[in-house]
Amino acid sequence: MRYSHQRETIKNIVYNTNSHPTAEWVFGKTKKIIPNISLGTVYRNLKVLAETGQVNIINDRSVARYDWNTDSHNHLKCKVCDSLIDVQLVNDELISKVEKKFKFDVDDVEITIIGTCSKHT
Amino acid sequence: MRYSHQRETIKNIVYNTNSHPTAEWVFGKTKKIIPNISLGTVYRNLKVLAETGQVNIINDRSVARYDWNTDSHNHLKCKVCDSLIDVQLVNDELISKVEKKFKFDVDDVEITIIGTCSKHT
DNA sequence: TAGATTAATAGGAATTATTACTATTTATAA
DNA sequence: TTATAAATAGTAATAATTCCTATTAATCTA
Repeated sequence: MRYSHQRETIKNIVYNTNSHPTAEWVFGKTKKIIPNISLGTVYRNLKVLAETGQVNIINDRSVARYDWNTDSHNHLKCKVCDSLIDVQLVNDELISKVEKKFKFDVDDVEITIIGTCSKHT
Repeated sequence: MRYSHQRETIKNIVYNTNSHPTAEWVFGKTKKIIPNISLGTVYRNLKVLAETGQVNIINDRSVARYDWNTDSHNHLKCKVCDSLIDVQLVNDELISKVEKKFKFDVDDVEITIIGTCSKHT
């Protein structure tokens, strides 16, 4: 894969936020640096960054959100402010339980806990 | 809410499969009984059935899938045959842990375990 | 250092899943 | 039995994403 200014910029933008942004949000931020960037370029590069393990994709209902944190982790989703909060829950015991009980070969565990975050109580 | 033949048919179709069907699949099945049913009717009714607690919505990447099983449960998703398998994992301890540790008021826990089911090993 | 090569881009069209709109139909209450 | 309004069919609109293609630009080679 050869260098591209666009990809580098997109990666930096994702790496400098904890907001788990959508492609549209990344597109808006990137446009301030590269005004004529196209949305397709943002999508394509987010995809290759994901494929090369440089960013994580989070499927949030009908939209994809992107995360610089590629370690296995989980999310708390606040239904009031729509924010995603990174958390680390015990997955290992869950994985071994599922592998044994259901003879299911686990690749990945996606846990999203929906509720109200501490800002709104 | 008043009776409708369409809604009743759609509900029966969802209640008679374990395949966690999409709206499109339900539409195809319903058309065999009510040939001129429209896709919008299927979507609208699946939505009201969900709102009235008669079916469950599962967000599977970019598509919604529907489940007659409205009890809180989780899914194993096989990446080979794309099937969803219902499982019951221990959520209660997870919920109380999250509520305490992150001061997060939990409404719902969505767990999807991605991997390969026993059919393919 | 200047082409030659081809990966990556911009811009727009196409696709997919879903919702919105509206004239018509139909369940049901009086 | 008719009046009412909820539900439908059919279609247009929307949102998120991918695809297409002529052009641009990164990098390799002479």
